[in-house]
Amino acid sequence: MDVVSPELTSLLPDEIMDTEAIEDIPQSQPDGSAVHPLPISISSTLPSLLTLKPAMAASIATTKTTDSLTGTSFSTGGLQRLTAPFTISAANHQIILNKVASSQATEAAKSAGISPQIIKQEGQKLLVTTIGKSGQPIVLQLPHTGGKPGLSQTFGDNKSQAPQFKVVTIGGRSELKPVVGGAGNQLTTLQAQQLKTVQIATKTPVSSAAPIKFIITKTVNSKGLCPQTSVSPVIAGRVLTQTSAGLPSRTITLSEPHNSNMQSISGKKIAISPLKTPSKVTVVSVASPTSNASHKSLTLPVNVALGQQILTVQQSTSASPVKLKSLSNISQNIKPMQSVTMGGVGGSQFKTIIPLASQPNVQQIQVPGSRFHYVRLVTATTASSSGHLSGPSTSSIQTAKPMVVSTGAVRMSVPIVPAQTIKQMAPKPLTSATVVTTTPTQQRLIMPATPLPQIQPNFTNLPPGTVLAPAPGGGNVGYAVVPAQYVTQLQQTPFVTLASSSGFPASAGIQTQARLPLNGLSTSETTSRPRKPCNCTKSQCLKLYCDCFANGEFCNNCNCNNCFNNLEHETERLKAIKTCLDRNPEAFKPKIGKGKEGESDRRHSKGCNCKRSGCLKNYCECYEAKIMCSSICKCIGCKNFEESPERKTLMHLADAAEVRVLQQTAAKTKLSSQISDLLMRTTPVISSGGGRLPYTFVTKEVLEATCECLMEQAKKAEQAHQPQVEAERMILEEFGHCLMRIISSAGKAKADCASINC
DNA sequence: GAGTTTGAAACT
DNA sequence: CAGTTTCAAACTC
Repeated sequence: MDVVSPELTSLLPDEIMDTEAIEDIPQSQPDGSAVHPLPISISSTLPSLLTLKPAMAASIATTKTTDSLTGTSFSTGGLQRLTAPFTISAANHQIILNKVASSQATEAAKSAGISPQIIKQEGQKLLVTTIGKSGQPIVLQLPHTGGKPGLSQTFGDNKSQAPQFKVVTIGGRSELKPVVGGAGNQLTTLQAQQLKTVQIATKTPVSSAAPIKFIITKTVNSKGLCPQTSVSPVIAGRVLTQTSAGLPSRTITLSEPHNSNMQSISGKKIAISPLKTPSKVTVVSVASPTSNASHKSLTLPVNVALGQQILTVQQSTSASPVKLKSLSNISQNIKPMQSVTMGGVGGSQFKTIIPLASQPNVQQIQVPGSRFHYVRLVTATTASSSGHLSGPSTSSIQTAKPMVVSTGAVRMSVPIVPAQTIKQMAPKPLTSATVVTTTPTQQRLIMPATPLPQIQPNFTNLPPGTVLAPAPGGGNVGYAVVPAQYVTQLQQTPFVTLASSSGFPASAGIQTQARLPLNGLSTSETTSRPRKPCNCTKSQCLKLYCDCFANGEFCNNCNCNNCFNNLEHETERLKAIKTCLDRNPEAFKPKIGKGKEGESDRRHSKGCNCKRSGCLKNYCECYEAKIMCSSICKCIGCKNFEESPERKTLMHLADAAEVRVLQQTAAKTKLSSQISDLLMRTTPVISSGGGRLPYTFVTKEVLEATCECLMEQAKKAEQAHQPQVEAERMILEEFGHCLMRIISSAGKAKADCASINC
């Protein structure tokens, strides 16, 4: 079976994801008759549903398996259970992994003199430990599809070998725990079987509440085929174009090798240091092969439709042999890989790299020659398509299994990590890329464990929004480095498939996507907006006058005119960024140094220059930041110091005002709650009883009766020749009696109703 | 909401 | 580096 059709192959992105982490699973089910879905357990940290759907459409067994998988339930608490054919759909955080078998690719690989590495569907089991949580593994178990003639014939290794398991650990821990109770019987079996582990190191655990993060490992094509693979220096704001096929690949590695043996790789990585503290970084993880000889990395497809977030990546080992060799129809399509190492070298700001795919729906697995399996992210809609396959693996009898990871509308949350966290993390000699997640829901920082001096400087000042443009004519894939927040914006927007056939326009597509919410004025967006909208009119939002720009963010929901602070004007924006950085390399770094928590050593990096405000108005950056002026300030008439009575007064007033606001807010909330509660109580009564409040009893008949009573009283008064005043009194008295009777009747009816309902 | 004040950023 | 201009936010009315 062809893993990837030629057409699809042609569409493959330059970056090829290594699927090796998932591969190497000899067929364990000799009989293979029983095709049943294998459970895939995913740690609770992933709220999203994962559906594993084998891409082998040709296989009946597979199809059955898929069907059987339908309705797979996922437990939110512990391991989530998934079925095997993998389909990780992007939409709604669903990840669809399409597993594809590629005998053809394998043959091609063989012809290329490369030992094919195939992931077998039969008995394949992929163990993925919890992302960020060591104790909660993600177990992916592929269906036992043994007995597939195609595979067996092709590879001839599917005999009775026990299935191999690959454990992918996402987390910073070096120790792997093969896992796992709660996975069911299959897990038990699993333990007895061979395990292959790939570890994706993450620094901090991801909270369970965090949105699904897709960690993609990407091979760094540092060796073999592209020996000259050198990362060209990246200049802030520079647009990097991908090299065309056949040219040395350029790698952007987001991760760092876990294995010590892989340390050499670091030199070939480009580190992107964070610009700003508040910024977030998305991405990256690192898969590090456990074995020295064969490096197996799981690579996520770079070619992802907009809106799909790729969090990462990985690198292959340095010593690995040539990866790309001519694989018949595949090799030609193999494109140089580009990877970026997102490194947090003391940088405070992190960026998110979003792969830009011009063809979001393309599902393909491209397995370039060697030992790596490449996975490509595609939209869920094409999940059924088969991918291609694999490269020779170092391990002996390994069957290459083409994997297609489709991420239809997958959106990944953008982690936001405080700069301090990053700083703390950076020094640590992590074996692989470090992923830091401070807050469960949003913040995650992934950074390389080791600094990459040669490259980092280039990215140190690289502001968010930097776009790595796709190679001309090459893959339509590009990377856009954007502020995490921007990514968040993307997440908040409804997924829109970007039809970007041309290379760079993809960025515009992103922008389009980002702007959708603007017009739509989504509530979530407005509420989540971290800062006030700017009102720039003359600066085009490309100068530091603009808060958005100064904070490395794109304008969104702003009131600015002629705004260029968006991806549609990426060129201008990058140019402006560069200009700012030329003027002041620290331009995009936070002005307020942040001391440790609880400490008061926060101070303005440059100090203020206030002359007339006494540094007690928000004109003063120090005061605005709620910090006191320091010795570096050049202000005149400063009153913003500790003992300043004016300051204390202001602070008290401010506190009082704040308290008032809080009280008012609380009062409103309480009132609102009470109203809601009242409505909740009354509504059922009305709905159930047709209205049992007293006023509901004032029906036409009641009114007529009441009026008759009143008229009767009037007549009595008239007959008794009572004065008008007395007549009015009698009538009013009678009216009061009528009301009392009505109310009494209503009360009885209500009580009766209540008793009945009970 | 319009106009004024202010100080950072940009420019010379 | 200092002085001036530009700019957008903060502020006032």
